[in-house]
Amino acid sequence: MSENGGIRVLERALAVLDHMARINGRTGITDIAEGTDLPKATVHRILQTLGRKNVVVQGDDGGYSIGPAVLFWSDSFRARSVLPHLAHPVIKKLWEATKETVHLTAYDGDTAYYVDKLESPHPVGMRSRIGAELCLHTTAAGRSILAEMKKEDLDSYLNKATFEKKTASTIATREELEALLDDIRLRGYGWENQENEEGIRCIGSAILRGRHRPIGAISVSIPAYRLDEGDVPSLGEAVKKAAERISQLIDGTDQVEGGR
Amino acid sequence: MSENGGIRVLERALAVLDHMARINGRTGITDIAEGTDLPKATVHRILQTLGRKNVVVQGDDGGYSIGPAVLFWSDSFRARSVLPHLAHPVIKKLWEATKETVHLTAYDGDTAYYVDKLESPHPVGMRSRIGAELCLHTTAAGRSILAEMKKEDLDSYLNKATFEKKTASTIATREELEALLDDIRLRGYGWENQENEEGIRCIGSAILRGRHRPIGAISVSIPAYRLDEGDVPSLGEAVKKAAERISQLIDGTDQVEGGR
DNA sequence: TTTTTTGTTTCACTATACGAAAAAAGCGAA
DNA sequence: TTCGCTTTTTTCGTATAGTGAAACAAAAAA
Repeated sequence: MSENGGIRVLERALAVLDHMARINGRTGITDIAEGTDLPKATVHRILQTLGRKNVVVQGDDGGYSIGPAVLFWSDSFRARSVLPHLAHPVIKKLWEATKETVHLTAYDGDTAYYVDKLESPHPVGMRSRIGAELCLHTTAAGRSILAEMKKEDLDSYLNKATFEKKTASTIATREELEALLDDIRLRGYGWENQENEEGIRCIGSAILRGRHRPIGAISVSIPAYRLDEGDVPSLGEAVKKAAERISQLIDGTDQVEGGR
Repeated sequence: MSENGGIRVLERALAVLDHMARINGRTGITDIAEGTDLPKATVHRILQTLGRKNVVVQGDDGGYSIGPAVLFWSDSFRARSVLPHLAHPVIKKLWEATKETVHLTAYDGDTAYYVDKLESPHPVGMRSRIGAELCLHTTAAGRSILAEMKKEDLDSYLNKATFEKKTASTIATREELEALLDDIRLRGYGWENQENEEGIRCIGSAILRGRHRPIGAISVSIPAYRLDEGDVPSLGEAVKKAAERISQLIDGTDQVEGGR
């Protein structure tokens, strides 16, 4: 057992996989070793083991990348995720209406991550990854989730959160955030003003499974140059309405898991 | 190192994940321990470690299931897979034309696995899982891939293959299979006649990246009661044409990886 | 061709992963 | 609510499995 109480070599293997997924392409043992701070021989051994089960594959050029075995696992995860299925038609409509990148975020009471997206046909848009975790207090989707949480859950989150500058616009204190969350509660949608990525603004609204039970969010991301300040309220309303629609669909099933 | 030369605990963790993905739902430590033949304490320890990274999650009822972290890995794998993107419009057309379940199979020179599917709107259809491996010599898609391989690759595969009855209709000898592959080469598509699943027939045709370079296959699965024997040739032609179309798209990119 | 870099193998060492057994928790029936 | 059974979690002594420095091999760059 490692210091944190987990199986050390397993944690190391997971770190290797995460690094490779982040790279999102072919890479070599030396790069992985540097990215994970592990000895090359250890990385090599982990890759050999993962390679036997197609969790990683080695290309003709010797480079390693994530392999097909993970598809089977993710298919299992997806099969249990009702939210993306229910939400997809709504997301599609919002995408058609906005012609911007639309994301669906799931929140399980602990972690929020992107589970679906429809990308803007514009050449310039927000980069994101399905499965990537998002920071609750710096993203529009995350903020809308925070705004809908129970007070004790929000306090618990805020007590753990670290506030640091990511761009010139990042909100940096707990007080600023709490004021913002009050505002979000009034409007029904949250926003993000170039705080995670220069040039990108987002508007997001939480999907609920009952009062104070956020299970995700829907958001629209737009390059700042394409968003007129005067358009924010109507866009916010559209996002809010989409989230409400999905929340209604969720109510109809009463089977989605999430929240605490 | 284990007997096979891999990291034992890592292999055990992968076995746990595969078992859970196969179960495709919530399950407990005792079930996983039985399904993987590992001691319960070992399973518990593996799950604790995987749980810390959201690779598995524990529900309110204490049951364990695959968690969201695998989405990030599979997003990386998918981003590198050009075939599903290129093939999707073609698959959709075939699906619209047949109204039956259409699968896209990828083949990397070693393993074939489902990477996309569009399911039949009929209530009765073939069950399959994205990411699941398929047996090359017992499936229509697999056979069409075998038929297009280089002779030495086919021999290598056949030397390793085990022939065993899965249903009453399973082809059980190497000779039978080789004769069948000759026929498939003439027609351009392979078929499967209730050999994997009673009541399910499939027709499949290989997608090529050049002569003797199969990189996947497209297939249509139909409950036997819905397939008239006289319809097989026209359906086979449609599947073959779809595969040819995808092969052309692949030629246009010259970037897809696969084959040896 | 030579040098540098990356990937692979070896092997002595020790701490990490182990699993039987005990303890705790959960569940269902009476 | 109590009790018996089942499942999950924890404990802890131990040995073997995972380790990484170093050597070697292969590949890439100069």
